[in-house]
Amino acid sequence: MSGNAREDILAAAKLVAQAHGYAGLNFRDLAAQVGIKAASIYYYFPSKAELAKAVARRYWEDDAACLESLLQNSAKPIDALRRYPETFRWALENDNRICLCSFMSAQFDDIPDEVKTEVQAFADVNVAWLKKTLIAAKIVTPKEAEKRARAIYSGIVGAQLVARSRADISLYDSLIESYRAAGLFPG
Amino acid sequence: MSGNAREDILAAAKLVAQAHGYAGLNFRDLAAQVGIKAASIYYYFPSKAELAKAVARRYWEDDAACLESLLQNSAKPIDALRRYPETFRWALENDNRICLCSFMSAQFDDIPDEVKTEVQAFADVNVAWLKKTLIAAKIVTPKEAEKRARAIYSGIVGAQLVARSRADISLYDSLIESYRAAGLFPG
DNA sequence: ACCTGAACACCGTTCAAGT
DNA sequence: ACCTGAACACCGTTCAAGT
Repeated sequence: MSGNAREDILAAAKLVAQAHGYAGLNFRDLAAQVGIKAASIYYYFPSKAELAKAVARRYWEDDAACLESLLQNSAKPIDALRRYPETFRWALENDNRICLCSFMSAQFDDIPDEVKTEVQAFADVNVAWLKKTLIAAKIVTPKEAEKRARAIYSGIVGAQLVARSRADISLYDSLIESYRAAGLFPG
Repeated sequence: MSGNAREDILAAAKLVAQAHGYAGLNFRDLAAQVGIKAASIYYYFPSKAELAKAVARRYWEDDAACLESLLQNSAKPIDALRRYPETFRWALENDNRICLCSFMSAQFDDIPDEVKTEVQAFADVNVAWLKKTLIAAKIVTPKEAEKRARAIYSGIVGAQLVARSRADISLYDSLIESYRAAGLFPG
Protein backbone atom coordinates (compact mmCIF):
# COMPACT_ATOMS: atom_id res chain seq x y z
CA MET A 1 0.00 0.00 0.00
CA SER A 2 2.65 2.52 1.05
CA GLY A 3 5.08 1.35 -1.58
CA ASN A 4 7.36 0.24 1.25
CA ALA A 5 6.89 -3.49 1.63
CA ARG A 6 8.54 -3.66 5.05
CA GLU A 7 6.26 -0.98 6.47
CA ASP A 8 3.24 -2.58 4.86
CA ILE A 9 4.11 -5.91 6.44
CA LEU A 10 4.50 -4.30 9.87
CA ALA A 11 1.20 -2.46 9.57
CA ALA A 12 -0.71 -5.54 8.43
CA ALA A 13 0.93 -7.73 11.08
CA LYS A 14 -0.04 -5.31 13.83
CA LEU A 15 -3.72 -5.56 12.91
CA VAL A 16 -3.58 -9.33 12.61
CA ALA A 17 -1.83 -9.68 15.98
CA GLN A 18 -4.44 -7.49 17.67
CA ALA A 19 -7.21 -9.75 16.36
CA HIS A 20 -5.63 -13.22 16.33
CA GLY A 21 -2.45 -13.00 18.38
CA TYR A 22 0.95 -14.47 17.70
CA ALA A 23 -0.43 -17.82 16.53
CA GLY A 24 -2.70 -16.01 14.09
CA LEU A 25 0.20 -14.27 12.39
CA ASN A 26 0.51 -16.26 9.19
CA PHE A 27 2.78 -15.40 6.35
CA ARG A 28 0.47 -16.47 3.52
CA ASP A 29 -2.39 -14.16 4.44
CA LEU A 30 -0.01 -11.41 5.49
CA ALA A 31 1.83 -11.58 2.19
CA ALA A 32 -1.43 -11.56 0.25
CA GLN A 33 -2.46 -8.34 1.99
CA VAL A 34 0.81 -6.71 0.99
CA GLY A 35 0.76 -8.12 -2.54
CA ILE A 36 3.77 -10.43 -2.35
CA LYS A 37 4.29 -14.13 -1.67
CA ALA A 38 4.69 -15.63 1.77
CA ALA A 39 8.31 -16.52 1.22
CA SER A 40 9.14 -12.92 0.34
CA ILE A 41 8.46 -11.79 3.89
CA TYR A 42 11.62 -13.62 4.87
CA TYR A 43 13.59 -11.11 2.88
CA TYR A 44 12.57 -8.46 5.40
CA PHE A 45 12.29 -10.54 8.55
CA PRO A 46 14.46 -13.60 9.11
CA SER A 47 11.78 -15.43 11.09
CA LYS A 48 8.31 -15.15 12.52
CA ALA A 49 9.91 -14.39 15.88
CA GLU A 50 11.81 -11.42 14.43
CA LEU A 51 8.71 -10.12 12.69
CA ALA A 52 6.68 -10.34 15.89
CA LYS A 53 9.48 -8.67 17.81
CA ALA A 54 9.60 -5.80 15.33
CA VAL A 55 5.82 -5.43 15.43
CA ALA A 56 5.72 -5.41 19.23
CA ARG A 57 8.60 -2.94 19.47
CA ARG A 58 6.99 -0.58 16.99
CA TYR A 59 3.77 -0.98 18.97
CA TRP A 60 5.18 0.27 22.28
CA GLU A 61 7.25 2.96 20.57
CA ASP A 62 4.12 4.36 18.95
CA ASP A 63 2.25 4.04 22.22
CA ALA A 64 4.98 5.90 24.10
CA ALA A 65 4.86 8.73 21.58
CA CYS A 66 1.08 8.81 21.79
CA LEU A 67 1.11 9.02 25.59
CA GLU A 68 3.67 11.83 25.57
CA SER A 69 1.57 13.69 23.05
CA LEU A 70 -1.50 13.22 25.22
CA LEU A 71 0.32 14.66 28.21
CA GLN A 72 1.73 17.60 26.27
CA ASN A 73 -1.64 18.46 24.79
CA SER A 74 -3.44 18.40 28.12
CA ALA A 75 -3.86 21.54 30.16
CA LYS A 76 -3.28 19.60 33.37
CA PRO A 77 -1.91 16.13 34.17
CA ILE A 78 -5.31 15.12 35.52
CA ASP A 79 -6.81 15.79 32.10
CA ALA A 80 -4.33 13.41 30.49
CA LEU A 81 -5.22 10.77 33.09
CA ARG A 82 -8.90 11.19 32.38
CA ARG A 83 -8.28 10.56 28.71
CA TYR A 84 -5.89 7.63 29.23
CA PRO A 85 -8.64 4.98 28.77
CA GLU A 86 -9.18 6.32 25.25
CA THR A 87 -5.82 4.90 24.20
CA PHE A 88 -7.15 1.39 24.87
CA ARG A 89 -10.57 2.18 23.47
CA TRP A 90 -9.31 2.64 19.92
CA ALA A 91 -8.47 -1.04 19.48
CA LEU A 92 -12.03 -2.01 20.43
CA GLU A 93 -13.43 0.59 18.04
CA ASN A 94 -11.28 -0.98 15.33
CA ASP A 95 -13.28 -4.20 14.78
CA ASN A 96 -13.23 -5.29 18.42
CA ARG A 97 -9.45 -5.69 18.51
CA ILE A 98 -7.43 -5.63 21.70
CA CYS A 99 -3.97 -4.56 22.75
CA LEU A 100 -1.37 -6.61 20.95
CA CYS A 101 0.49 -7.04 24.22
CA SER A 102 -2.55 -8.28 26.11
CA PHE A 103 -3.07 -10.92 23.46
CA MET A 104 0.55 -11.99 23.55
CA SER A 105 0.49 -11.99 27.35
CA ALA A 106 -2.19 -14.66 27.14
CA GLN A 107 0.05 -16.53 24.69
CA PHE A 108 3.05 -16.18 27.00
CA ASP A 109 3.97 -19.87 26.75
CA ASP A 110 3.97 -19.75 22.96
CA ILE A 111 5.93 -16.61 22.13
CA PRO A 112 9.73 -16.45 21.73
CA ASP A 113 11.76 -14.77 24.47
CA GLU A 114 12.68 -11.82 22.28
CA VAL A 115 8.98 -11.09 21.80
CA LYS A 116 8.31 -11.38 25.53
CA THR A 117 10.79 -8.59 26.15
CA GLU A 118 8.94 -6.22 23.84
CA VAL A 119 5.55 -7.22 25.23
CA GLN A 120 6.76 -6.42 28.73
CA ALA A 121 8.22 -3.13 27.50
CA PHE A 122 4.72 -2.03 26.50
CA ALA A 123 3.47 -2.55 30.04
CA ASP A 124 6.54 -0.78 31.40
CA VAL A 125 5.90 2.25 29.17
CA ASN A 126 2.32 2.48 30.36
CA VAL A 127 3.11 2.03 34.03
CA ALA A 128 5.94 4.57 33.89
CA TRP A 129 3.72 7.14 32.18
CA LEU A 130 0.87 6.57 34.63
CA LYS A 131 3.23 6.80 37.58
CA LYS A 132 4.75 10.13 36.60
CA THR A 133 1.40 11.57 35.59
CA LEU A 134 -0.26 10.45 38.82
CA ILE A 135 2.54 12.15 40.74
CA ALA A 136 2.32 15.30 38.63
CA ALA A 137 -1.43 15.42 39.21
CA LYS A 138 -0.85 14.86 42.94
CA ILE A 139 -3.38 12.03 42.94
CA VAL A 140 -1.10 9.85 45.02
CA THR A 141 2.14 10.21 46.94
CA PRO A 142 5.31 9.26 45.05
CA LYS A 143 5.55 6.27 47.36
CA GLU A 144 2.14 4.92 46.30
CA ALA A 145 2.42 5.91 42.63
CA GLU A 146 4.00 2.74 41.26
CA LYS A 147 1.40 0.43 42.76
CA ARG A 148 -1.50 2.60 41.72
CA ALA A 149 -0.09 2.87 38.20
CA ARG A 150 0.12 -0.91 37.94
CA ALA A 151 -3.42 -1.30 39.26
CA ILE A 152 -4.80 1.18 36.72
CA TYR A 153 -2.95 -0.58 33.92
CA SER A 154 -4.19 -4.04 34.84
CA GLY A 155 -7.69 -2.69 35.34
CA ILE A 156 -7.66 -1.28 31.81
CA VAL A 157 -6.30 -4.51 30.38
CA GLY A 158 -9.07 -6.51 32.05
CA ALA A 159 -11.80 -4.12 30.95
CA GLN A 160 -10.64 -4.30 27.35
CA LEU A 161 -10.55 -8.10 27.37
CA VAL A 162 -13.95 -8.44 29.00
CA ALA A 163 -15.46 -5.97 26.54
CA ARG A 164 -14.01 -7.96 23.63
CA SER A 165 -15.63 -11.15 24.91
CA ARG A 166 -19.02 -9.47 24.43
CA ALA A 167 -18.05 -7.42 21.38
CA ASP A 168 -19.54 -4.55 23.39
CA ILE A 169 -17.66 -1.29 23.58
CA SER A 170 -20.27 0.23 25.87
CA LEU A 171 -19.27 -2.40 28.42
CA TYR A 172 -15.73 -1.02 28.29
CA ASP A 173 -17.00 2.49 28.97
CA SER A 174 -19.17 1.20 31.77
CA LEU A 175 -16.26 -0.63 33.40
CA ILE A 176 -14.04 2.46 33.23
CA GLU A 177 -16.82 4.45 34.82
CA SER A 178 -17.13 1.87 37.57
CA TYR A 179 -13.39 2.03 38.19
CA ARG A 180 -13.76 5.78 38.62
CA ALA A 181 -16.73 5.41 40.93
CA ALA A 182 -14.88 2.86 43.05
CA GLY A 183 -11.85 5.14 43.35
CA LEU A 184 -9.37 3.15 41.29
CA PHE A 185 -9.24 5.65 38.43
CA PRO A 186 -8.85 9.38 38.95
CA GLY A 187 -11.36 11.79 37.48
CA MET B 1 -5.58 -41.78 33.93
CA SER B 2 -8.99 -42.03 35.56
CA GLY B 3 -9.96 -45.03 33.50
CA ASN B 4 -12.65 -42.86 31.91
CA ALA B 5 -11.31 -41.66 28.58
CA ARG B 6 -13.91 -38.94 28.14
CA GLU B 7 -13.12 -37.43 31.53
CA ASP B 8 -9.41 -37.72 30.86
CA ILE B 9 -9.80 -35.88 27.57
CA LEU B 10 -11.78 -33.10 29.25
CA ALA B 11 -9.23 -32.77 32.05
CA ALA B 12 -6.27 -32.67 29.68
CA ALA B 13 -8.02 -30.24 27.33
CA LYS B 14 -8.76 -27.90 30.20
CA LEU B 15 -5.09 -27.62 31.10
CA VAL B 16 -4.05 -27.17 27.48
CA ALA B 17 -6.67 -24.46 26.94
CA GLN B 18 -5.51 -22.59 30.06
CA ALA B 19 -1.94 -22.53 28.74
CA HIS B 20 -2.37 -22.31 24.97
CA GLY B 21 -5.98 -21.38 24.29
CA TYR B 22 -8.35 -22.70 21.68
CA ALA B 23 -5.79 -22.71 18.89
CA GLY B 24 -3.44 -24.73 21.09
CA LEU B 25 -5.97 -27.52 21.50
CA ASN B 26 -4.77 -30.20 19.10
CA PHE B 27 -6.10 -33.71 18.96
CA ARG B 28 -2.81 -35.47 18.43
CA ASP B 29 -1.09 -34.14 21.56
CA LEU B 30 -4.29 -34.39 23.56
CA ALA B 31 -4.75 -38.02 22.58
CA ALA B 32 -1.14 -38.81 23.43
CA GLN B 33 -1.68 -37.45 26.96
CA VAL B 34 -4.70 -39.68 27.43
CA GLY B 35 -3.02 -42.70 25.90
CA ILE B 36 -5.21 -43.04 22.82
CA LYS B 37 -4.94 -41.93 19.20
CA ALA B 38 -6.23 -38.65 17.81
CA ALA B 39 -8.98 -40.33 15.84
CA SER B 40 -10.36 -41.89 19.02
CA ILE B 41 -11.27 -38.50 20.45
CA TYR B 42 -13.94 -38.30 17.77
CA TYR B 43 -15.69 -41.22 19.39
CA TYR B 44 -16.38 -38.94 22.39
CA PHE B 45 -16.57 -35.51 20.74
CA PRO B 46 -17.85 -35.03 17.18
CA SER B 47 -15.62 -32.00 16.52
CA LYS B 48 -13.07 -29.65 18.04
CA ALA B 49 -15.82 -27.10 18.54
CA GLU B 50 -17.88 -29.60 20.56
CA LEU B 51 -14.88 -30.57 22.66
CA ALA B 52 -14.07 -26.95 23.43
CA LYS B 53 -17.71 -26.29 24.25
CA ALA B 54 -17.77 -29.22 26.67
CA VAL B 55 -14.53 -28.10 28.29
CA ALA B 56 -15.73 -24.51 28.70
CA ARG B 57 -19.09 -25.63 30.08
CA ARG B 58 -17.48 -27.95 32.59
CA TYR B 59 -15.16 -25.10 33.51
CA TRP B 60 -17.90 -22.68 34.54
CA GLU B 61 -19.92 -25.44 36.17
CA ASP B 62 -16.97 -26.34 38.37
CA ASP B 63 -16.32 -22.67 39.06
CA ALA B 64 -19.94 -22.11 40.06
CA ALA B 65 -19.77 -25.02 42.50
CA CYS B 66 -16.49 -23.74 43.87
CA LEU B 67 -17.88 -20.25 44.46
CA GLU B 68 -20.97 -21.60 46.20
CA SER B 69 -18.76 -23.72 48.40
CA LEU B 70 -16.63 -20.70 49.22
CA LEU B 71 -19.70 -18.75 50.26
CA GLN B 72 -21.14 -21.60 52.33
CA ASN B 73 -17.87 -22.18 54.11
CA SER B 74 -17.38 -18.53 55.03
CA ALA B 75 -18.63 -17.16 58.32
CA LYS B 76 -19.69 -13.94 56.63
CA PRO B 77 -20.19 -12.87 53.00
CA ILE B 78 -17.33 -10.40 53.37
CA ASP B 79 -15.01 -13.30 54.15
CA ALA B 80 -15.99 -15.00 50.91
CA LEU B 81 -15.33 -11.79 49.01
CA ARG B 82 -11.90 -11.46 50.61
CA ARG B 83 -11.03 -14.94 49.41
CA TYR B 84 -12.49 -14.53 45.93
CA PRO B 85 -9.11 -13.61 44.34
CA GLU B 86 -7.80 -17.03 45.41
CA THR B 87 -10.04 -18.67 42.82
CA PHE B 88 -8.08 -16.94 40.07
CA ARG B 89 -4.76 -17.42 41.82
CA TRP B 90 -4.82 -21.20 41.45
CA ALA B 91 -4.36 -21.07 37.69
CA LEU B 92 -1.23 -18.95 38.09
CA GLU B 93 0.08 -21.34 40.73
CA ASN B 94 -0.45 -24.15 38.25
CA ASP B 95 2.45 -23.41 35.87
CA ASN B 96 1.45 -19.80 35.23
CA ARG B 97 -1.81 -20.72 33.57
CA ILE B 98 -4.74 -18.34 33.27
CA CYS B 99 -8.49 -18.60 33.19
CA LEU B 100 -9.60 -20.60 30.18
CA CYS B 101 -12.27 -17.99 29.52
CA SER B 102 -9.84 -15.09 29.59
CA PHE B 103 -7.72 -16.86 27.03
CA MET B 104 -10.68 -17.60 24.80
CA SER B 105 -11.93 -14.04 25.21
CA ALA B 106 -8.70 -12.91 23.61
CA GLN B 107 -9.33 -15.44 20.85
CA PHE B 108 -12.91 -14.23 20.41
CA ASP B 109 -12.60 -13.95 16.61
CA ASP B 110 -11.34 -17.51 16.31
CA ILE B 111 -13.70 -19.55 18.47
CA PRO B 112 -17.00 -21.09 17.29
CA ASP B 113 -20.22 -19.45 18.43
CA GLU B 114 -21.17 -22.38 20.67
CA VAL B 115 -17.89 -21.90 22.56
CA LYS B 116 -18.45 -18.16 22.92
CA THR B 117 -21.70 -18.87 24.73
CA GLU B 118 -19.94 -20.98 27.35
CA VAL B 119 -17.09 -18.49 27.71
CA GLN B 120 -19.59 -15.74 28.40
CA ALA B 121 -21.42 -17.99 30.88
CA PHE B 122 -18.26 -18.13 32.99
CA ALA B 123 -18.20 -14.35 33.30
CA ASP B 124 -21.93 -14.35 34.05
CA VAL B 125 -21.46 -16.87 36.85
CA ASN B 126 -18.73 -14.78 38.42
CA VAL B 127 -20.55 -11.48 38.12
CA ALA B 128 -23.77 -12.98 39.51
CA TRP B 129 -21.94 -14.46 42.49
CA LEU B 130 -20.07 -11.21 43.18
CA LYS B 131 -23.27 -9.22 42.90
CA LYS B 132 -25.24 -11.26 45.37
CA THR B 133 -22.32 -11.54 47.76
CA LEU B 134 -21.63 -7.80 47.63
CA ILE B 135 -25.26 -7.18 48.45
CA ALA B 136 -25.27 -9.75 51.25
CA ALA B 137 -22.14 -8.14 52.69
CA LYS B 138 -23.77 -4.73 52.36
CA ILE B 139 -20.70 -3.39 50.58
CA VAL B 140 -22.82 -1.65 47.99
CA THR B 141 -26.46 -0.88 47.41
CA PRO B 142 -28.39 -3.37 45.26
CA LYS B 143 -28.53 -0.67 42.61
CA GLU B 144 -24.74 -0.37 42.43
CA ALA B 145 -24.00 -4.07 42.86
CA GLU B 146 -24.04 -5.14 39.23
CA LYS B 147 -21.58 -2.50 38.10
CA ARG B 148 -19.26 -3.10 41.02
CA ALA B 149 -19.38 -6.84 40.42
CA ARG B 150 -18.37 -6.36 36.79
CA ALA B 151 -15.57 -4.02 37.77
CA ILE B 152 -14.17 -6.51 40.29
CA TYR B 153 -14.38 -9.29 37.73
CA SER B 154 -12.57 -7.35 35.02
CA GLY B 155 -10.00 -6.16 37.55
CA ILE B 156 -9.23 -9.75 38.48
CA VAL B 157 -9.02 -10.80 34.84
CA GLY B 158 -6.55 -8.02 34.11
CA ALA B 159 -4.42 -8.76 37.16
CA GLN B 160 -4.17 -12.42 36.21
CA LEU B 161 -3.18 -11.62 32.64
CA VAL B 162 -0.58 -9.04 33.67
CA ALA B 163 0.91 -11.43 36.23
CA ARG B 164 1.16 -14.14 33.56
CA SER B 165 3.08 -11.81 31.28
CA ARG B 166 5.80 -11.63 33.95
CA ALA B 167 5.38 -15.19 35.21
CA ASP B 168 5.21 -13.48 38.60
CA ILE B 169 2.52 -14.54 41.02
CA SER B 170 3.61 -11.97 43.59
CA LEU B 171 2.63 -9.32 41.05
CA TYR B 172 -0.89 -10.76 41.12
CA ASP B 173 -1.00 -10.49 44.89
CA SER B 174 0.34 -6.96 44.74
CA LEU B 175 -2.29 -5.91 42.20
CA ILE B 176 -5.09 -7.35 44.31
CA GLU B 177 -3.73 -5.48 47.31
CA SER B 178 -3.66 -2.27 45.26
CA TYR B 179 -7.25 -2.82 44.20
CA ARG B 180 -8.16 -3.10 47.87
CA ALA B 181 -6.19 0.00 48.79
CA ALA B 182 -7.83 1.98 45.99
CA GLY B 183 -11.29 0.90 47.12
CA LEU B 184 -12.25 -1.33 44.19
CA PHE B 185 -12.10 -4.56 46.18
CA PRO B 186 -13.69 -4.97 49.58
CA GLY B 187 -11.64 -6.09 52.54
C1' DA C 1 17.91 -6.13 -4.08
C1' DC C 2 13.84 -8.52 -4.27
C1' DC C 3 11.04 -12.44 -5.04
C1' DT C 4 9.24 -17.35 -5.48
C1' DG C 5 8.43 -22.54 -6.28
C1' DA C 6 8.47 -26.34 -4.01
C1' DA C 7 9.14 -29.08 -0.19
C1' DC C 8 8.38 -30.11 4.65
C1' DA C 9 6.01 -30.87 8.89
C1' DC C 10 1.77 -30.49 10.91
C1' DC C 11 -3.36 -30.28 11.78
C1' DG C 12 -8.47 -31.28 11.83
C1' DT C 13 -11.18 -34.58 10.01
C1' DT C 14 -12.97 -38.80 7.99
C1' DC C 15 -13.81 -43.66 7.50
C1' DA C 16 -13.26 -48.37 6.75
C1' DA C 17 -11.55 -51.74 9.49
C1' DG C 18 -10.16 -53.92 13.78
C1' DT C 19 -11.03 -56.00 18.69
C1' DA D 1 -18.48 -50.25 22.85
C1' DC D 2 -14.21 -48.58 21.89
C1' DC D 3 -10.20 -47.88 19.16
C1' DT D 4 -6.90 -47.18 15.11
C1' DG D 5 -4.15 -46.77 10.58
C1' DA D 6 -4.18 -44.46 6.77
C1' DA D 7 -5.54 -40.97 3.98
C1' DC D 8 -7.23 -36.27 2.64
C1' DA D 9 -7.08 -31.40 2.08
C1' DC D 10 -5.05 -27.76 4.05
C1' DC D 11 -1.72 -24.52 6.37
C1' DG D 12 2.58 -22.24 8.36
C1' DT D 13 7.49 -22.29 7.62
C1' DT D 14 11.71 -22.65 5.28
C1' DC D 15 15.38 -22.35 1.81
C1' DA D 16 17.61 -23.01 -2.43
C1' DA D 17 17.18 -20.93 -6.52
C1' DG D 18 15.61 -17.48 -9.64
C1' DT D 19 15.71 -12.46 -11.89
